[in-house]
Amino acid sequence: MAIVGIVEDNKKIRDLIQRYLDMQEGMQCPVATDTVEEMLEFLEEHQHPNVLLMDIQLPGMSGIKGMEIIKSKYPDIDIIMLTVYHDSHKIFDSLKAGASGYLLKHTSLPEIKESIENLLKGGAPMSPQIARKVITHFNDQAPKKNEDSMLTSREQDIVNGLVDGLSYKMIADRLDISIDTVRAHIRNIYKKLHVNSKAEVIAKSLRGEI
Amino acid sequence: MAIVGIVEDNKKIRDLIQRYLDMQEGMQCPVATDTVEEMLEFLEEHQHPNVLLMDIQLPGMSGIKGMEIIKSKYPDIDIIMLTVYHDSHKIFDSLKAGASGYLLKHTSLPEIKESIENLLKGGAPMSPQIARKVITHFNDQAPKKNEDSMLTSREQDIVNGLVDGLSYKMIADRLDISIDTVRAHIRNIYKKLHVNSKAEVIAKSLRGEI
DNA sequence: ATTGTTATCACATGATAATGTTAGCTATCT
DNA sequence: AGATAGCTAACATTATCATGTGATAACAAT
Repeated sequence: MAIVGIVEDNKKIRDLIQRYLDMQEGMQCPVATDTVEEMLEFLEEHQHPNVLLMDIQLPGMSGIKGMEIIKSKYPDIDIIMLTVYHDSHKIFDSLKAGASGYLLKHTSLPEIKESIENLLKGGAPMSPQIARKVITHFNDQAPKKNEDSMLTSREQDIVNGLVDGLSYKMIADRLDISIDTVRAHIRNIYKKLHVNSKAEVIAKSLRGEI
Repeated sequence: MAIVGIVEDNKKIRDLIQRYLDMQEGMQCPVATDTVEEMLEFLEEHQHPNVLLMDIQLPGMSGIKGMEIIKSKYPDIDIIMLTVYHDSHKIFDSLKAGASGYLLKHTSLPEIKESIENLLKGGAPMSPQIARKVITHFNDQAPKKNEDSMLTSREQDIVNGLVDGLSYKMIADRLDISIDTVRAHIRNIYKKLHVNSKAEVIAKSLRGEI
């Protein structure tokens, strides 16, 4: 039996979803509140829902802040954001704060029901638009490496040493070459990357620009 | 009209999907190859498909490597990975290499069709299991900063300078303080972070550990 | 009122790093 | 065969960094 809670300040929407879900088989929706604060009170005193549908824009505490609190107190509750916001910041903040799904508000009632079932089966319900944003986030991590400034594998070894915070001497020992060779490689690396300090190489490397 | 291509080395599966998609309304599937190499030849000489379904494990070039090449030559083609692999590495590598969707091979033919339509409408088809892995990836990005090793805002200014690859002198100029003051701050930063070189501070900072 | 923290500055010294120049050896490409 | 690229190495010089020691002033907390 899926027990679902709702936090949503629009009474009309809230009641509609609650009534719909409550009449579905294998599902009940005993609680629907205006605010995170009210939901927290409910959770203190009653059996926990398995799933919460939560808006972001709420009177009082925001849905994202609220989720952080709820997830820290009741980590077993899965939370689906149900909101009009489709800007990347709100999406990623929600996901980082522990959301298990993210639906846009135009989602139909049957789709909401499916999403909850999907979630309980180990899925992660997302509106297609949201999924695309999430995917794009990864796509954009595309190493925008400068093909013509590519380092050789030996040079990469040196860079790794720098990133590990090693001195020239330590790098030389690690790679079993002379310190002068390390110097030589580093000169070449600086030239290729158009930098002139360890600091810049390390920064570039950790930003994924190498 | 959706034009779909398939790269899949299992002839049975390949033919099945091709025949199924080809008989759908508004969809045609003129090409299905064994390998990335064959698909690349096809793309040179024919009209490009809008969507490619691609396996990962293939004879010759891997699907991930293949996707990188195809995306760099034909960025307009959307690629859906269709594979048995559900390990995080393969998933994230695929997404970073430019995949627009990721389906597991047990996906039914009608679901594959829906996924293609979903994709063309701006969505990002993913099997629920995959979606969950992707979401979990964000959930895990919980900031793990060491509260007790917090830097003062002035110290953070100095760190920012280091991350930008500046020398002590340049930081002093930027903040309009003496180079000795910069030294003093850096000593304190090293003490707080238990490090003893610019390199380590930069590394920590860019890893989000400050 | 004393203690602690932060921010500021100075002087000094040995250790590292950055840069220039040169060059031998190997593998690969033309 | 000659050119090119990569890895190796040495020597030299100047610049920057890491660290020790010590000090003054503002401000907050006990």
